[in-house]
Amino acid sequence: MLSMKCKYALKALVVLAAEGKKLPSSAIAQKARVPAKFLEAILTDLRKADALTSERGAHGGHTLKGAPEKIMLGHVVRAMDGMLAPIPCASTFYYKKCDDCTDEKICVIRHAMLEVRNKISEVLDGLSLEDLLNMSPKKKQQLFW
Amino acid sequence: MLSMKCKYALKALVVLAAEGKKLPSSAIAQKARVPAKFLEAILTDLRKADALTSERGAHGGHTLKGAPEKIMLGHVVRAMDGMLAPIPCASTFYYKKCDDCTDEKICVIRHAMLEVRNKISEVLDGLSLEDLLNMSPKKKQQLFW
DNA sequence: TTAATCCATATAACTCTAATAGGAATTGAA
DNA sequence: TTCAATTCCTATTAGAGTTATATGGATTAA
Ligand code: FES
Ligand code: FES
Repeated sequence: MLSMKCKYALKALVVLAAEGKKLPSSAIAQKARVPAKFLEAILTDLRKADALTSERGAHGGHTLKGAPEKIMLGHVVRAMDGMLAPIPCASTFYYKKCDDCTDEKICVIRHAMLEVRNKISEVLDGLSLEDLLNMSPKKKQQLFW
Repeated sequence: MLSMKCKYALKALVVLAAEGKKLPSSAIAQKARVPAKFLEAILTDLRKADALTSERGAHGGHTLKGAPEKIMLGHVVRAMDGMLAPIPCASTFYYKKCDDCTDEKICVIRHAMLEVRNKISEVLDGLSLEDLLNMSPKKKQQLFW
């Protein structure tokens, strides 16, 4: 399950990608329709995840770090929610052993969930912010949701 | 994320499929390495999900309902954890509208997550308990994990 | 100096998870 | 009839995670 935090993060990044310029968090919150104070915390996490840069003070704001086609959904989702895999033993970035399984190599549950995690990764690590923008049929009006 | 409950449910069903006969919950708990009392509740849910039948009293127990190749992982996961989709608006069985989106049809987040949900469904609705059994290289010894 | 803005910390309400506990009801067999 | 095995039902619990809100400090440009 994608958390609201992660969904808001994606929306914030799409707004930044669409505008292509520095925006204060209040403007992002308004355009993305996200609770303003919650968004502040999210933007901090996105900065730590290297997805954007922030400038403080008057006329400060947040700018996308790098081109929209370089920022992948998988990276954002991992930074917000952790692993893509349905189960820790099937995760590559957040691997953790299963206490209730004795032999990981033969575990049929793990094998099945590895297939799932690979499919999820194929989609999310293959989609960039630019791809998201191009999904919108109403690009000009900036109505993305 | 797959809950422990769901993982235990899958393990219980794999045990039942492998043994191919009626088993009391205590025996399932032992073979599946699952907390016995927790398993009781899980078995009740699996019965409600039509995955097995239960007989009470002495010599009672639980029996797989239907052939192992007919019971799909997707069905089990949905019964235990709910939707497969990462987000409610992208779910077919557990659909729910997004409060923070005005137009679902153009929502780029939803479009991306629909792709994810379809891939997950392809895997989990395409794998049966029988398939899980066949994934094990040590079929004879019944070591599945 | 002021206003805008990011940043850090604390907190709160709520829900979900992963169980455990105790006992009632059912059944087959001695 | 009694016993033991077993499912079934209800309640409880401790801890974690989610989704925020509140307050105020630090930084910056005009
Ligand atoms: S090793 Fe993770 S489910 Fe078996
Ligand atoms: S409609 Fe669900 S994320 Fe936009």
